[in-house]
This record gives sequence, C-alpha cells and structure tokens, in this order.
Amino acid sequence: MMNVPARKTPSPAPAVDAVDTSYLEGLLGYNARRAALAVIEVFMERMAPYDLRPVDFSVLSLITHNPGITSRQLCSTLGILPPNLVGMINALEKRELIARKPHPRDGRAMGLHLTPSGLKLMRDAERTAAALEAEVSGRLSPTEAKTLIRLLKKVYL
Amino acid sequence: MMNVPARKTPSPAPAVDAVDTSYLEGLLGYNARRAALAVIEVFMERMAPYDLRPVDFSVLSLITHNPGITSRQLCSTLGILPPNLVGMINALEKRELIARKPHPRDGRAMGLHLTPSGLKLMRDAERTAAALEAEVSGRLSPTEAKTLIRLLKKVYL
DNA sequence: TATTGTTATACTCTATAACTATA
DNA sequence: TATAGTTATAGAGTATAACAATA
Repeated sequence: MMNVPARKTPSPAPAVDAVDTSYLEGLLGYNARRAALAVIEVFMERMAPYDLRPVDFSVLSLITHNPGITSRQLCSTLGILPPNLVGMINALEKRELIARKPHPRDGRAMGLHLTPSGLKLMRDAERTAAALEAEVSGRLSPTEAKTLIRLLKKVYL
Repeated sequence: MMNVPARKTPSPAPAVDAVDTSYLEGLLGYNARRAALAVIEVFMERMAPYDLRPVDFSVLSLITHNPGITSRQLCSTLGILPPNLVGMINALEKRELIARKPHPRDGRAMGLHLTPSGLKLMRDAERTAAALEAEVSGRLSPTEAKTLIRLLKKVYL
C-alpha cells in the first residue's frame, strides 16, 4: 500500500506508478498536436472507403471549390512542396478523379478540374466529413465547437 | 448559324485568382493541424539552441517530472513505438543528459533519470517553453488560452 | 531573369517482425 | 505465456538541387 522505505535508504532508483503528464498538458503545442492527431485518426478511418488520405481530401476539396486551381496554388495553400505534390496529382489523374486543362493565361501552368466521377466522389466524401465534424463536435457544445475553431485560427493566422 | 450566342462561350478553363479556403477552414481537423504545426514550428526554433526536437523535449520533460520512468511508460504516454524510442534514449544518454538505473522491481526494465547537466538543460528549456507559451497566448487573452487548452483536451481525451 | 512543373534524391518519421532476457 | 528492451528493415512523409518550358 504505502511502500514506505525503512527510514533513510539512499533511494537509488525510484519507480513510477502513474505517469504525471500535468506539465506537458499545460503546453498549447502538446494539446494542439494531440487533438489534431486524434481528429485526423478518425478522419483517416472514415475516408478509407474512398481511398483518400487527409491530404488527398484537402487537394480534391480545393479543386472542388476552386476549379482551374494550379499545382502552385495548391502547394502554397496547403504548405506542400511542389515535388511532393506531383505524385499525388498524377495518382488522382490516373484514378480519373481530376483532369488537367491548359491554363487560360499561363502556358506553363495547368488548371486542375474534377471529372464527373471525381465530383461524385467528393459529394460523398464531403458528406462523410460533415458527419464526422458533427460527431466530434458532439463531444463539445455547438458554441464550444465554433469557439475552438475561432481560437485555433487566432493561433496560426 | 446564329444560334450560338457569343455570350455563352464554352468557358473551357477558368483561372483561379484568390484561392477559396472557406470549406477547409470550417473543418476542425484542418484547423487543429494548422495550429499544431504553427506552434511546433516556433517551438522548434526556440529549442534549437538546446539541440532538442519537440519529441526530445517531451521525453526529457516526462523524465524530469517522473524520475525512474521506463521506456515503456514513455512510449505509451507519448504514442511512440518502442523501436523508435531506442535511438532517442541512446542519443540523450550519449549526451549525458539522462542515465539508466536498474528498475527496483522489474529486472527487465531500466529506470530513466536526469543527470545534473540534464537537469540544468531542462531548467533552461522549460523556462524557454514557458516564455513561448506566454508569447503565443499573447495572441489570445489569458481566458481564451485556458479555454483553448480545455476544448482541445475535450477533443482528444 | 523569374516562375511552373518536374525528376532525382536524401533525410526524417513511423510502422512491422523478430530476437533476448526477464516476469 | 507475456512483457521490456532491442535490432533490422520497410514504408510514408518531407526536404533540397537541378532541369525544361514558358513568362
């Protein structure tokens, strides 16, 4: 129970029963990272049926709401480096979810657009994302969910 | 001949001037990840003088506040896989920031402890972390900072 | 000269299987 | 049999340099 040492042992090597995480839990970065990983973990599970990782969803979502967006614009918006986007775009094009069309004003760039099947997939995927949001926000009140997003924006914007 | 109005061009490839991110910005996961990355980026800069990555700081901080903690306990607390912790522990031991002592009750395990120089480093590093917290929280009110951490905990706990 | 998209490549992070020694 | 620590290794994610085509 108490495990009281006999008076004054050198106490050479104490053991830890319950880990004290109170210090880390007071740090914003620690909590933000844990929360992000928790949400993203659920997100990955729900997007698995569509064979979309979070980054694929982000890319397709930006193309959905910005038809004709270029690779360069995707990169700077999402913080992806151009060489790392190439493979993703190629894969999405190979799956016939997106199509490249010539940019109307810049011969170097290609505008990215959803194909009909890409549009259909994203309608379902965004519905799933909305359901997931409602679920996670279910642990919060609607007001808390809005507050949380507002405060997170204040941190990174 | 005349039934193709000039107004109704096929609009073959629109261009995007300003990227619309409003959809993604409504998603909790997107905002949590962006905020976490922003905070961690500053954290990395401030910890560079100590040659500590965020994960090193987390490990040393847990050892600081839990003398005798085992590798296994570190792994389960921080969500690190055992094989990936080995190298970190070895490196910290080689820098003489931590020392392994035999676990008092389990011959398989080793208790981890700060060395005097490790203790000194962590006093400085935790002071730096506290200053950084104050700075980031400076973009929020003290109440907002507390609210943010409370809501983040609700999301991942 | 600067920028878009691209290739090649390296480095870090994370994940899996299997071994050892203790429990 | 199960667990703590370890090794080896594979895969994913992220980074820089350099090139061709176009601005």
